[in-house]
Amino acid sequence: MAISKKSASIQQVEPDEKEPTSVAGLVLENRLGYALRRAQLAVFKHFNEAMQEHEIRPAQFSSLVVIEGYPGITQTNLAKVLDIDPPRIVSLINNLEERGLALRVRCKRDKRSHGIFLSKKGEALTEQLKELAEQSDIDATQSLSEIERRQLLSLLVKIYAPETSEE
Amino acid sequence: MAISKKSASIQQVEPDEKEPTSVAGLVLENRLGYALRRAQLAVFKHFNEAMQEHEIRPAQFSSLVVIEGYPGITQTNLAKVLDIDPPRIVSLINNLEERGLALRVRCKRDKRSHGIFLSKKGEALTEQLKELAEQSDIDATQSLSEIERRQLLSLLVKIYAPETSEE
DNA sequence: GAATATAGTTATAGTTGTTAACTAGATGAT
DNA sequence: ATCATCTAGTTAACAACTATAACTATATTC
Repeated sequence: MAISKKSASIQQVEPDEKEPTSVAGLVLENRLGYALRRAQLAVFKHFNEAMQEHEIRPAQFSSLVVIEGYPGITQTNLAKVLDIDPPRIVSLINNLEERGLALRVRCKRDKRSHGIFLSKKGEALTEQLKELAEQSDIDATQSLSEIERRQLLSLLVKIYAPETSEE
Repeated sequence: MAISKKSASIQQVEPDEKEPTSVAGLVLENRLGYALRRAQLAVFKHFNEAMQEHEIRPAQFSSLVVIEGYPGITQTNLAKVLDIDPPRIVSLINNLEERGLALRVRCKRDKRSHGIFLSKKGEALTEQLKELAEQSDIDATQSLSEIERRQLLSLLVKIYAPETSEE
């Protein structure tokens, strides 16, 4: 195999003395996709730690919040709102139902579909989780001011839901 | 199970007439973690489409860029820079090596470690991919101005690498 | 040279995301 | 009506990613 001129004919080599430990200075640092991924992982790490004692995963949290906001929402609509595939919803709701946080109610008009509701327990937990989530966001973004945090949020919404951010 | 007063004693129910299709108006819209995830998925979708013909996945792209920037970097250091676990590096480099894009060179001073280099082919491809990636970022963020894009990038770097963004 | 540490690797399992196909019920046409 | 078609939810199979433990070969330290 032809190798780069920078190392041509080298068979054994010294390790890079610089011991790089970050992507600083590389093109990667200017790629939005990469930065989004790294930032998302960092923020989720905090989130998961905060939710650990309640055994709530990110997708479960967002489901709870959407069900709370739209009681009786169908699974199909929940999938649309969260932009995840219908099969994912099934195990998500199964889990919430098994834990007594949510329940399916068969819709009498269209017996194929189910309205999803929170139980009392689910509502109480969701209130608690929303506060934990807000605090987790702040903890994970200590290096940002409150203004920067709002700026960031608004830029992100423009990316994933450009329609709803026009006004 | 006790269910919320909003739906108490309802056994069969009408589907929500509003047919919600977004998280607009919910607390979720104000959660950084959620917004980051949604934005990241949207941007990666574009990225994957752009890279499809080259069969390059996000982690492969970032590996190529780091190796290009630090020729001879060891696998351990590559793992540190990308913040992924060492076992992930193995299959990543195996794949790049099988495709003739990169190669391992045993380090003579420490025969446990390998310096990773790009082949000529790998260098040429990486140049091409960097341009594709830049264009993909722009395509995925059509709703942002160039200034907003730079703002966003700088905010994200502050989150995932707060040290390197001080100046 | 014996104990300890490190680079890379292998194996494994848990989690997630994706797709295809199935069932039950709804809708629409003739 | 009845037949074909569509939709909601589900199941199952599978690919991708992440995390962990354990193994090997070398290096380092005492």
